[in-house]
Amino acid sequence: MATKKPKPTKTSVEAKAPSDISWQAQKSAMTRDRILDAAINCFINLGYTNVTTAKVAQAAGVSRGAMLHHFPSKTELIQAAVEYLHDKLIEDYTQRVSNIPAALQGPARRRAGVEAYWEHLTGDLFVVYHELCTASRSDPELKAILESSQQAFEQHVRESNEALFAEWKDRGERFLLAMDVTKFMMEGLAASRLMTHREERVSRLMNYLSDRLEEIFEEEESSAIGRHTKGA
Amino acid sequence: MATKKPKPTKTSVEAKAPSDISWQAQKSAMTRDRILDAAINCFINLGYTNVTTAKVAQAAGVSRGAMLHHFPSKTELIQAAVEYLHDKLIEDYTQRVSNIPAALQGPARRRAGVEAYWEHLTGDLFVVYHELCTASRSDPELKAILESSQQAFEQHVRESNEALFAEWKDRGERFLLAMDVTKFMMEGLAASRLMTHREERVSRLMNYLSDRLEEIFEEEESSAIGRHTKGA
DNA sequence: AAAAAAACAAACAGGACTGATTAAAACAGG
DNA sequence: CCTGTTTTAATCAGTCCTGTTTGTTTTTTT
Repeated sequence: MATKKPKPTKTSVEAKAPSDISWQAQKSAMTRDRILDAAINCFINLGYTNVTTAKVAQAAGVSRGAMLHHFPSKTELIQAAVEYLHDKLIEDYTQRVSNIPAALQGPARRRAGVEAYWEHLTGDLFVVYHELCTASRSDPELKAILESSQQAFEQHVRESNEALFAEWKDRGERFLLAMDVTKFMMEGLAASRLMTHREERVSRLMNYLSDRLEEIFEEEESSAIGRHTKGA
Repeated sequence: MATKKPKPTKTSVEAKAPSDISWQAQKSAMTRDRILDAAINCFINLGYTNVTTAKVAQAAGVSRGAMLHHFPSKTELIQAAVEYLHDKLIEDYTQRVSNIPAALQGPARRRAGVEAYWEHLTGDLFVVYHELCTASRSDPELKAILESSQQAFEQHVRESNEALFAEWKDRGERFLLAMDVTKFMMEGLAASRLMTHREERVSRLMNYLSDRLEEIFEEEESSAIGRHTKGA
């Protein structure tokens, strides 16, 4: 057929050469991807709770009937969109980490890793992910959707961090602690948009965090982790 | 009149002895308080986005018309409920801090303060507050409501912390850093319900945090704050 | 070329929600 | 007891949302 046939993305058509796939299947997969992209954009622009099937369809440039063909219920749309979001988050973090210059080594490299995570956390995708997690407290369907890929998600983050901080990955519990300290402090900070003197406080905490990370791995055993108080 | 007249709360009728206020005004104030209590309970039980005026009215045991009399729009109801929530949050934290035994001193006392904040953060009221803050990104009305009392809220938290850590309050930037490290790490942790090995990770981080707080105030100037890397 | 299947689109029905209106009950003051 | 005010309650209208049904167009299969 003489119409232009844009190549579908890998995520939508699996394990087949383009020439083996009918034009209809390609077109259908492209529609599906447009819908998922539109759903993510609606999460970002409207907030999760304001997203409706009509708005996603409009943003995707398809009719509601067409969208219902691909996702027979709103819940199935949300589920597919959340899985899609997970994929994009992983890709986003991996991309930011791979952008760190190979010439950077030692503390400068690790600081760049911390900053890459901060950029990741303050990006639209993670903001939306955080909103979904927050909304899931009172939305059992959403909670189940998020939980179903949470372990895979954490696994990938762990592997990325082990690659990024290769010199630290064999330090056992100390490594876990360092990753958690970074994660929770930065996620708490990123989530707190309503606060005074934000830039000053962000800068101070990023500096403090980088120093603590260096310390966690410099100190001897039962130092950063094991002791609870020093003699007064 | 011979009917039983329950005494209204101070929050609903201000600066007047009960005997100077008509029964009708007392009754109206009590209805208003019941509505606000019901709204907070709906935030907790249903999640902010699932709260409707019908549900709040039902939970309060009043009709929608009655509720509309007190709060002519849903926005006004939300605004009053958020201010009410702020008051309860302040009261909750103040109460938890005042429950710390006076006999506790030094690191044990400070550790108790950290744990009081953790209990505060994981309580229903703060969970709801966090959800409201998260939802406000895509809800300008809600954001304006929260911002209008954010400064007063932070002011009270700062005063509580200065009272709790009186021995540290004169340390300037170091004190601000310590409070922020505690706040953001714990808020990040409290907000992360979806994660594996939660209890183990919470325990480790709480211990680490207490140690860091002690360190921040023990080290000399340009130590915890100023340095970024140690000589490798 | 024709029939069948898939993708897409439009219309409809039912339910939920908010704000407004009207009515009833309770209260205050003379 | 009467009148006016306030509080409370019931009903209505309009809007929005989702899922279902029906119809149209495109593509695939025979």
